[in-house]
Amino acid sequence: MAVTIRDVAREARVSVASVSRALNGHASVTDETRLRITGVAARLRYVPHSAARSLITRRTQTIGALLPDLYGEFFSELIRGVDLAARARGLHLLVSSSHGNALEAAAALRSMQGRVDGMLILSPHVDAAFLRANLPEALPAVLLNSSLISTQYPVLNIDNYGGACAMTRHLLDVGHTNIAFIAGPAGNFDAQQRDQGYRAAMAQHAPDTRLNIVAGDFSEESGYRAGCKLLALKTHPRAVFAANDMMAVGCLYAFKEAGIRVPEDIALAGFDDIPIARYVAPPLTTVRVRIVDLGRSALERLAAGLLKPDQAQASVQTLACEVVVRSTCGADNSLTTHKQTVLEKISSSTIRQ
Amino acid sequence: MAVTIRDVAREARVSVASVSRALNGHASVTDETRLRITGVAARLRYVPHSAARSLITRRTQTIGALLPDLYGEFFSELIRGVDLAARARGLHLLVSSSHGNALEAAAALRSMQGRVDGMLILSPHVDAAFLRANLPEALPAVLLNSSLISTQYPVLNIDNYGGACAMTRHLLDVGHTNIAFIAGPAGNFDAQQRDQGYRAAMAQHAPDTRLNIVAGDFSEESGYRAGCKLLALKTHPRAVFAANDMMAVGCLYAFKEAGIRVPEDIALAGFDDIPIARYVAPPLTTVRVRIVDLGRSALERLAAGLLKPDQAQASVQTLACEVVVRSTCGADNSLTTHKQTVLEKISSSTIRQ
DNA sequence: ATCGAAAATGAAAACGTTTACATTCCAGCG
DNA sequence: CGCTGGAATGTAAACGTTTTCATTTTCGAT
Repeated sequence: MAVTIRDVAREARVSVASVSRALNGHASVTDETRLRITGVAARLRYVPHSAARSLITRRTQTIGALLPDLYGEFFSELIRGVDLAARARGLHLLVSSSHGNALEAAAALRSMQGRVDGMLILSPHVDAAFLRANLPEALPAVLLNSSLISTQYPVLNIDNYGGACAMTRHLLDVGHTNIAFIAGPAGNFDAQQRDQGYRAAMAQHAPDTRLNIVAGDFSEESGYRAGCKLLALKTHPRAVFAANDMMAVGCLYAFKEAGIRVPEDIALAGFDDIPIARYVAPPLTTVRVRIVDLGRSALERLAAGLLKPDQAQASVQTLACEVVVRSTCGADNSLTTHKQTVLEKISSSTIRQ
Repeated sequence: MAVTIRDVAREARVSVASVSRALNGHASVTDETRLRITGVAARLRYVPHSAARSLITRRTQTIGALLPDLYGEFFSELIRGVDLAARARGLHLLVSSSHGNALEAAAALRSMQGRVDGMLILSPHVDAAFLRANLPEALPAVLLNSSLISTQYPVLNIDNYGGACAMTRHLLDVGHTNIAFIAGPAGNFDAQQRDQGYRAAMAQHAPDTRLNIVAGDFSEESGYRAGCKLLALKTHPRAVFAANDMMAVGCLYAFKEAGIRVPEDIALAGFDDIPIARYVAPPLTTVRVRIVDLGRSALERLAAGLLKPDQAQASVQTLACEVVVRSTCGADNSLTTHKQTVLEKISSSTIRQ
């Protein structure tokens, strides 16, 4: 039914080999025959059968993305960055998400085997053993936001530590010393690094202040509870730094409900710069993560490894963040809601092993 | 290098045919040999080469999604719904987005040919001629949010008309008669339907009121401008219904800037129920669209067509919306920010040709 | 004209499956 | 004991490419 390379060859009165060569831009095909062949191919609407091609070339021109979920702005932006870069390179993108547990993730990873030339992996279930068990030795992969220091795979992380440091320092600079921190989920790598950034900045710039850390799990609900808890203390902190924006938002609502003014009574800051951060009232000061760039870089990295599999270096690369000052931190007192200033920009710090 | 079916066959001392049969669960394989084969396959970590399989079965177990973009909550939720349903059916998902123009969309569509068993298409560039030119006759496809009444492809739409009717009526019910409408981009199908819904509801329930429609393009910026324009009139409307949430948000900021209180001075409503709608102050009354369900349904529909290509009926199906009453419409005067009531629920209206 | 090298083209193998068809095996029956 | 028929298994073709190697053609130099 479908038109194959033989049909084109017959119609153009050449062999299939010539058709293949002409269409793949190989040398040593006369301009005349090449033109004749491309003409026939176009007329017949010939499209090479990708499975047949993959079978022999061992290439699929497809990369797979393994994500824990697609929910929320973070993943959608990430995929968008990956898609952008993939399109630019003529690569297809096979996505697989929604893995509640390690078993599902493993199954997803295995089912992609043979369908992709490389993998982009962002999953809390991934560790060295997991990869050994489920990822074929030869399949190139790039790990995102992973605590894994792999000797085999490149790792791309967000500079959570630097961002948290910078934000903490910013809050200190504005004049708040008593800064509380709402932590993220215990096992989460990003959360841990942000926590450490906060501690480090405090230790360095306000060594005498007692740390004030309350638990959270990145959800708005947990931020709300943390806010209530902080208000119940005999003396409120002067500022609150939440490990992500959703918790900051929850916290903001807790303060609003209690009649506490932000930033006059308590300053507030988040992390991520999700779109919502701009729209809450007052607009939220936060740390911006260039998620699209993260996705794009990850794909570029993977594509580079695809071309030269031998010299794929297993380095850890960290993407810079920047502090975005809006209203909730008390640094910008004009409450013109739409204004937004990028105050500090941490230069890209790249760590190589 | 990689382990093939021959390796398994040799190791299990059977023919490749038996291995194929055993692994694909065909009948007429002794339990004994089957066990031996699966054992060897597991031990050797045999994974069938999908390209080779696709070559002969003419199936890829993959469906393609063609989207204009991945930006914003709408597409991420849509993909999420599609991914969920695809996973449940053991199908892979190949995404392609970011097509600025019809040419790019066409190229993307063609490049997916042979890689997918079916297509999910949501694109402003798609019309009957486009599909004829770029989609192989035999490839099943489902169209989303399309004005196209196709005799060949199923179409899945959001009930924009019904949702806009319901919201307009709700605003009238609350007591506002002078309702302005901020329209979406001229060529946009969704925007047109919402416009028509507004007009129809006004014509039916407030026939004497003069319509007040200002232009917009779905962007926040255009909503802001529209808000300013409405305030410049000698008499403000009593309520404003924006064709999407982002414009409603822009409008809200215009009102805030002018010192106009919402909902006391002017009521406001949007369409889509994007997450931001809950977080602006005051929280935005809007029309909720179950985007995940849209994605899921589209995939289910496509999968059904895949199984029985003969009886794939080309019907137009419409997904229900619901009015979500928050604070900006003046119906719920308690400004407890987190409360949210689903007031009206339009029953699912399914139109079949 | 003839030769030789280089360029263009063709023939056929190979990729790893599935499956139609052929073969073998074995139980049950006359 | 020989036959029959169904179940189990094997053989080999087919899927549509790319690519190696062989063959033909071209064309300049002798």
